[in-house]
Amino acid sequence: MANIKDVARLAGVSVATVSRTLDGSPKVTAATRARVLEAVAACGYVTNALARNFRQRRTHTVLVLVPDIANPFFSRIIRGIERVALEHGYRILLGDTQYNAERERAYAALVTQRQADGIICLGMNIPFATGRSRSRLDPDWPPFVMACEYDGEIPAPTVCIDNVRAATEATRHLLDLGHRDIAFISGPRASPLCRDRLAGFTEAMTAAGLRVRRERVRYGDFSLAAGHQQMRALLGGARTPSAVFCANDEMAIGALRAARQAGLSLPRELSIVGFDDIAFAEFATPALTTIRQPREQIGVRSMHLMLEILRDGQQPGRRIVLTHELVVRESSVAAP
Amino acid sequence: MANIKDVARLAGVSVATVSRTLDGSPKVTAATRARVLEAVAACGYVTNALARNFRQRRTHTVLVLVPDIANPFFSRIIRGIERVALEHGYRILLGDTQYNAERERAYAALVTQRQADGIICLGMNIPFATGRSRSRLDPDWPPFVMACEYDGEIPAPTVCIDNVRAATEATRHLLDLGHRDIAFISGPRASPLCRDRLAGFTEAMTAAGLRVRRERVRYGDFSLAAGHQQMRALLGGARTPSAVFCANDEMAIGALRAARQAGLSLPRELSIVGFDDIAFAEFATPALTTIRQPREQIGVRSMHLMLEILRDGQQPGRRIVLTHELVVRESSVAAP
DNA sequence: CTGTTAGCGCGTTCAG
DNA sequence: CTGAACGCGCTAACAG
Repeated sequence: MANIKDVARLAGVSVATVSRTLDGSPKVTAATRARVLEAVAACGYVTNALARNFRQRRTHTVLVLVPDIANPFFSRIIRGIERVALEHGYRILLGDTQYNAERERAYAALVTQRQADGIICLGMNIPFATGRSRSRLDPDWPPFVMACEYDGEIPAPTVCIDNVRAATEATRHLLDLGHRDIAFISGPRASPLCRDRLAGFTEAMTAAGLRVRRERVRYGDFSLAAGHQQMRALLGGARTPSAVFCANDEMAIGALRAARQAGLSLPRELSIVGFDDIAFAEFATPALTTIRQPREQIGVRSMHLMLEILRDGQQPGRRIVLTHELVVRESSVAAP
Repeated sequence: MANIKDVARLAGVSVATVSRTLDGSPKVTAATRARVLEAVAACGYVTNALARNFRQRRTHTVLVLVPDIANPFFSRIIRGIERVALEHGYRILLGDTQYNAERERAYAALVTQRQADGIICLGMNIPFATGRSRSRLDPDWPPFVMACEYDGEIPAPTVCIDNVRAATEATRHLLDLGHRDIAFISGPRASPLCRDRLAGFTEAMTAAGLRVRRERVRYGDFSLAAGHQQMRALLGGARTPSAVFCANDEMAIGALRAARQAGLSLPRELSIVGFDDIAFAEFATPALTTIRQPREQIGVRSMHLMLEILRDGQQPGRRIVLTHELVVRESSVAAP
């Protein structure tokens, strides 16, 4: 494998000139540039990025922490991040944390080991926020951006939607259809995002003069199986709700199936609303009414924020709120 | 940020001793080892992996090329790869190629730039197999392993299932249920894996004394939308098939929806069989009959193969064939 | 505009 | 068992 010295020798110039040429420096004569490029082509030279990164103390790599790579909700966000990254000469390293704080920390170590320049976190934990370093913006933290989720205590740069408002709208949609007994299947209790959605749900119910009964709020882990399980629990009670609002589409699809298995005719006997608008939502039976998040944009804006931090060397405590949209399909109809 | 020199000074030893201690070398006195570790803790030293990789000319990173990160089929495979990688001190870099050869090449460049030690390719193109270097195992190629897909011309290490046999079984299942007019919705024409599935389909049909009519074979791109579209085309003809076999579950779910939209009663009027057994298959309505691939195992074996190549420095032309399984659910029933 | 020189932080000789 | 010295391939600073 040819190195920069070989090219220099072959082109009859110094290694510095080769480096400058490859860097696109304007102060290299067209003639010498041509000679260098010829030599590069002749020996098939490729810059050793490892050496360059070592020298520059930058990896041009951003670590993206994903709670669950199998959840299609995240894939479009990742694509948005990746697109912007590639456009700016960056790469992304994907870490599947499986909602596990330990794994999150293990991945975050890559930054302290200088294997990545910063972290974009799609999950709910901030990997290096432990003990006393919570509740303030620690200058020792590496560049990082939260996407979708956020931490109430820590003023970290964040890109998300207004979850309270979105949940309120979804709930109001069901109320407008005449539903009164509405259940909510939430994600993990610890998730701030889920608390917001629950808050929005409660707010809309209260505004309609209804109170949220304790057994109408259930918690899952965002999986198909969880939605199925929680729906079964709801159907096991004395009275069954006429509508269910789920904190994500996968749980909604799981709930859909449980309801059908229980013999309910959908959507007539039970309305369901999801959240996220993943591709499968449109292809469910009945097609799922849901809240669409601008997933690609969440990724794009997150990466732009990261680039900004990497450039300026400081974390703006900024929070970008993007707009969502209620997509009404077949799964929500007038109350029986 | 403390470096190895700081630790050496603090512990009153040389940098070599620090390096050896951290490496777990047996020839370091317990006493000095303790002093070193104390110093490491005192100044919060973390090895600069960038420098180490540069020095050792290895990145401990494997690039995984995924045709479509949004396709849930791949996520479990990735998880298998990742698990083995982490267990052996490796990391994976995920590249979403979007079935695009150009992007594939761009990612593959990371290896020539020494940013990754090898490539595991879940797609159908071999990124550095172009022109004359096809059809033989080029020694200049970096370590690489094909998973799921494979290239007939090139004897590359591969982990996959027997697609011909799996497709034969799926088709025979439908034949056994009394179906005679069966359609096949394939993936891209260029995909060897899809050709095998088509071959298996044809083989089973022929063995049953039926011939496959041209208009009964349709091509999609593995997406929900493609399955929907191809199913609509099938329903547009004079006669409609009584069963459809799809090359993956997403297209099967798309087909399911198209059939229902056309007013068919499922599964009574149309049986559907998918391929892969992604999580959504079980939650479709009706629940999808499909071929289960050992996805996690495909990942695990691929990474083991990669580790072997990395260790021995040579590509075994090996091909590992794992076993699949027909999972019968609700979507396939006796022909009307 | 180009060449020379000096490291980046680490692992690895080779002496002692 | 430990230390001193060197070099990996590259870029940045400074001369010329």
